[in-house]
Amino acid sequence: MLEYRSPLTAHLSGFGDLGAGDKNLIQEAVGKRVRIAAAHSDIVCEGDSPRWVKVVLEGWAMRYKQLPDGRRQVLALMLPGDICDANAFIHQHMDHSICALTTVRYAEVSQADFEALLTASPRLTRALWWSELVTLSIQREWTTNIGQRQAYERIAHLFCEVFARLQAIGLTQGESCEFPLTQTDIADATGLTPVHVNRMVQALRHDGLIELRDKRLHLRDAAKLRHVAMFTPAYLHLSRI
Amino acid sequence: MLEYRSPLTAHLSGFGDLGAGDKNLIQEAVGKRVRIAAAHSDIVCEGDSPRWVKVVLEGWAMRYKQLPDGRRQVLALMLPGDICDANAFIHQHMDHSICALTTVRYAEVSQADFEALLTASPRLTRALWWSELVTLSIQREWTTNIGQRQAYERIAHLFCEVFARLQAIGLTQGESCEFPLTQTDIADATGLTPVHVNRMVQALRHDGLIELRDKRLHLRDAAKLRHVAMFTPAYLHLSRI
DNA sequence: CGAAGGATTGATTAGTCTCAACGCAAGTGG
DNA sequence: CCACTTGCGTTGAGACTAATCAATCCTTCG
Repeated sequence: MLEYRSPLTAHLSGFGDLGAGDKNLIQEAVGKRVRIAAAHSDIVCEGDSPRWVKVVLEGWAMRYKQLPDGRRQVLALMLPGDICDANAFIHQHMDHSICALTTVRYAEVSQADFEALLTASPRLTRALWWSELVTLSIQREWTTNIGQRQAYERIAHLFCEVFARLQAIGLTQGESCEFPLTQTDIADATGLTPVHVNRMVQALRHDGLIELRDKRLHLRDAAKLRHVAMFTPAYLHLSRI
Repeated sequence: MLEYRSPLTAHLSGFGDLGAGDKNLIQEAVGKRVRIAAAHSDIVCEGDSPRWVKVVLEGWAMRYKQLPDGRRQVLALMLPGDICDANAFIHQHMDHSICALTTVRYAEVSQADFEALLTASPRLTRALWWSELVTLSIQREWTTNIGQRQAYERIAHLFCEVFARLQAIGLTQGESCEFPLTQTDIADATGLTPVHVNRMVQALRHDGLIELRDKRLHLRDAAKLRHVAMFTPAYLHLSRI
């Protein structure tokens, strides 16, 4: 019989194998306080002073930031296992918001429990640091994506990254995966307008690289897609040495 | 007589006051192994597996990433006190490079010494996490800057941020500060072309917002500059409780 | 049936890029 | 010491990417 792995365990195992004791600690910390957020509702708002570290257990969420004039930037996608600001309580106030894209089931971990995790074992400490550094590395790649790639490449890159991350936690089916973002969401994540995203997505479809409909993404030609996106997954640090 | 504060102490004090013991530990860790990098030389290269955590003591450096076709994105500026990947040794390989902008004096801290710092005192642990989270927060703001702001605003924002960060560590003189980036560097940091950066910098000058020459930046009208940049320094988390 | 959210299309404009050249200052070698 | 180079900033003209504005269509849902 297969052992149940919580999404957080699966996620942290990206760093390396954890001991049974560590896994139990994780299960426990993550099981105490579970909440549900409806799709399109904010989980954390800019200005909040969160007293809990949040861990996505199921569903998709996104970080976003808004400029005074209303422009919105989607900063990151949060998939099952992702930790929402390892140390939310170190910063007084959130400088951005987090919003559910689908119905999201997430755990709230108290400061005490989180610090217990942090110091439980050297292996777990490093796994949590690893997770934080991966978040940072992904953020750097997003900066590069928006700064350097053309619209067509940029959207292709987003698709490659999402697929790779979902694959790492076992949430892909063959060459396809869930993809709940609207074209407007993609636009805000890539720094483009919805209209232009629409045209580029159509181009990607027409070129036989992807299918995208009904919130589902198919990679029709993954190799070519990765090539046009100049996607090299090293920055996801998924290798488990 | 004034106590000497290393740039790292100054930086970490952004989180809150540290105890004398903590400060001594920092001084010691940072004093063991000091190196110099010439301007325009790489300090760490993509693909390296660094065995030391590096701390900038003096001078400016930048992180950058290159796409296969040669396009370059500057990801971050590193100023005195900045820690270069708190846990470089957790990731096997660097997915980007770090390059000196000016002559840089930096410390190399061994894994053992760094972990000793990390566990020395709760206050220091939190200060180092704080530093890492600030890095992440700045990276998010850069994503937003490139994704949402127009060229003119984007460059203005870069100027505001640099000035604010330098001010926090006492490296501004009145309304002016050092600014060793070339217009090409600014271009790679903002996702623009050097030619367009040139025109926008001229516009900023013409509008009486800044002066920029001989590697020196003057804010002529800081309030207006911050306004057009939509600069809100919250994301730098400089407030000391 | 009407309303609402999302995707799509077309026409036009604006912002930024590309290419190409030139100016200037500092550094270098004969 | 001068000719040459090199790096950086500046300027102009034209091309092109992506934004804007404005409809239309489709599906879902109350």
